[in-house]
Amino acid sequence: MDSEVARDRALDAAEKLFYGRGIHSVGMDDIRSTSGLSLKRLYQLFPAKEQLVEAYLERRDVAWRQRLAAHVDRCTDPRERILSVFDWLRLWFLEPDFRGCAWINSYGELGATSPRVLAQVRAHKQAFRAYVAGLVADAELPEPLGGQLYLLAEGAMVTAGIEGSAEPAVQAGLAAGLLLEAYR
Amino acid sequence: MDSEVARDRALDAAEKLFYGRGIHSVGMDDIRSTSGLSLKRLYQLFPAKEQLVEAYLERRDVAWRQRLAAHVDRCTDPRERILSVFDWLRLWFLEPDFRGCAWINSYGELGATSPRVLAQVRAHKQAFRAYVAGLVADAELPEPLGGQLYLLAEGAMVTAGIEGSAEPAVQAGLAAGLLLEAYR
DNA sequence: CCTCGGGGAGAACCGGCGTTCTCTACCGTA
DNA sequence: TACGGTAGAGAACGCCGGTTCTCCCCGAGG
Repeated sequence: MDSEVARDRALDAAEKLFYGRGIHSVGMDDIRSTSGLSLKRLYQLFPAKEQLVEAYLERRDVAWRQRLAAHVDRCTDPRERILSVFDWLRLWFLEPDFRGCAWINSYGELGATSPRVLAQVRAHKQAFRAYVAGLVADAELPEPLGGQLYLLAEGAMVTAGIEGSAEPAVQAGLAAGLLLEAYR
Repeated sequence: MDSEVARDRALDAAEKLFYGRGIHSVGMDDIRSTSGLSLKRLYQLFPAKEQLVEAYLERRDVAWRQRLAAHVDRCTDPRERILSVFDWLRLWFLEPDFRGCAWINSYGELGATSPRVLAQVRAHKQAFRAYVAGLVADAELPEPLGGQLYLLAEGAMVTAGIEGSAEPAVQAGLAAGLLLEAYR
């Protein structure tokens, strides 16, 4: 089997299991049986579990931000683009296997013990915040709004995960609309 | 030694270690050496680690909400009381051992595997949200504002933990002020 | 046909940790 | 002094899970 394909299968299994059940509750044997790869192959691709974890977070980071951007790009009006972020959050929250933000969860699990995971969490969040700030700048709105909308989005993610509901995205979207008005 | 005192020492150690390093990275031996209790005594008080975790979250829940309420009660004006929530968050974030919200972190670590911890996280967050909603009702402001302020606070907690900064409390407080104006 | 390298299956190893057990010291009491 | 009960220190046990090793098959090349 091609090495690329094997890597994808390993990462598919890792994403499904790590995101769904948490990282430390998933063993390499679980990754093996879900991916269909042998342990030997797995350890050829990722010499240790931590590297599999890092690769999982990295691949998901790229995919997550691409999906968000693709949704936002369906709008052209700068204000609509801002509000469509919360629209997309709602769609994400509604996915059946949604279980909160993978990076916030990883921070809770490994933030205190794995500097590399902590760095990835920070990088992901900074990228998201920069993206929101870019949308705000495109709409020629004042800069502090970016951070405030970012906090609303983070609060919605955390709450949607804990409560298992998509409602926080709606609430956050309403608040975002009010803030846009306030800064008009 | 009095059983009450021993229980307090165990919970002091549990809180310091579980909150500071995460739950699964702390062993019962760490609890023993930090608390100064013998393993035998520890297991008399808490028959299993999970019960120590639950007691830790429960005690911290009571203390956290008391501290918040005590700060808010220093104001009488209903609007100031609302904004003082974010004021208190900033003070909390500035504490030297601050490492994010204990319940959000616990959700990341155990939310998928421990129904009892998940229930405690939900109960704590519901209590906090109800508290904020009560402040909003006291100020005779419309009900949706409560959920929006709650999301801002959650976003600030998560971001302050990940970034290691108290700034999110200020940003969230500014956004809260704008929302108060918007609903005036 | 023989050989040899790579890969798969799963056992084996080993350290960590939750939990229990053993041994000993100590203290109050007859 | 003898004794029973309690508590502490820490070894022991058992399981789990990350990592490595063994054994076997198979396919390519001579």
